[in-house]
Amino acid sequence: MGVSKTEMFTDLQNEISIISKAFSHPARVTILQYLFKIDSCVCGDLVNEIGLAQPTISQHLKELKHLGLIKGNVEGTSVCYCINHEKWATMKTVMSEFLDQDIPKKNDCC
Amino acid sequence: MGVSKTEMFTDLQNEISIISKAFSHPARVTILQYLFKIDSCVCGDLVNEIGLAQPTISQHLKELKHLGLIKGNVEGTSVCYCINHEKWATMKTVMSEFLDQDIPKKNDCC
DNA sequence: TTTGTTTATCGTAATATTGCAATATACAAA
DNA sequence: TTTGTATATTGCAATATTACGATAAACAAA
Repeated sequence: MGVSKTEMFTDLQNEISIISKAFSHPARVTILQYLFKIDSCVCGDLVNEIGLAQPTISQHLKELKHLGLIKGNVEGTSVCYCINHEKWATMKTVMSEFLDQDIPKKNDCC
Repeated sequence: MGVSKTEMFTDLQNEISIISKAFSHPARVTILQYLFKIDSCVCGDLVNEIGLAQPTISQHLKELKHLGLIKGNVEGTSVCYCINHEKWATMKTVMSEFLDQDIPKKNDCC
């Protein structure tokens, strides 16, 4: 029915999937990479950097902001976005633990 | 229009998003965790482990297999699935590089 | 061959995501 | 106040994802 049955999974399993969903669109990956590259804040030139329309970029920014990975700061008419380094660090811990579960490798029947 | 404009992004940006999409559903996260936990192969008991219907699990397995993260081996009437450790390792490299881009942290206006 | 077991596929319904034109909002400058 | 600029929101269309019943396919055992 198109609905994820979140209640049958653990909080961690849901958290991993929510974080991953944020990275599951190349525009959001590109936004994050650009924010890291610029290092300081960036305003509306994401629209020029990426070839998508302004409302589309705004929507992607909203999702990243809602998840807490970026912060927005109003400066006059423009809005300055930058990475939320604290949130990024905690997110990285969660994802790294998930990615690093492949240490033993005992049996392999395939 | 619901279509990701993949052609305007780099191969790496698209690769990160494709990998992340595989992890963007808690059922697939759970399947992978279970395969790691069991370590050796597993057959149809994923349906019992997770509370989803058999066709749904089969569909999630198909996506993970298509991406190459798991391998399937037919054994009589059942199919034995297990982690593709080589593919997992290369995937981890790509994702780790993306997650580890937050080293400097010079300016922060937000 | 028939029967039971396991997994895959098909078809379809419900919902989510993506994209953008149009418009609204907020504010600086004239 | 008016005008221009930057960003957010609304509304809608196109497409993708998720879920599962029904069914098919593959095979082992009787």
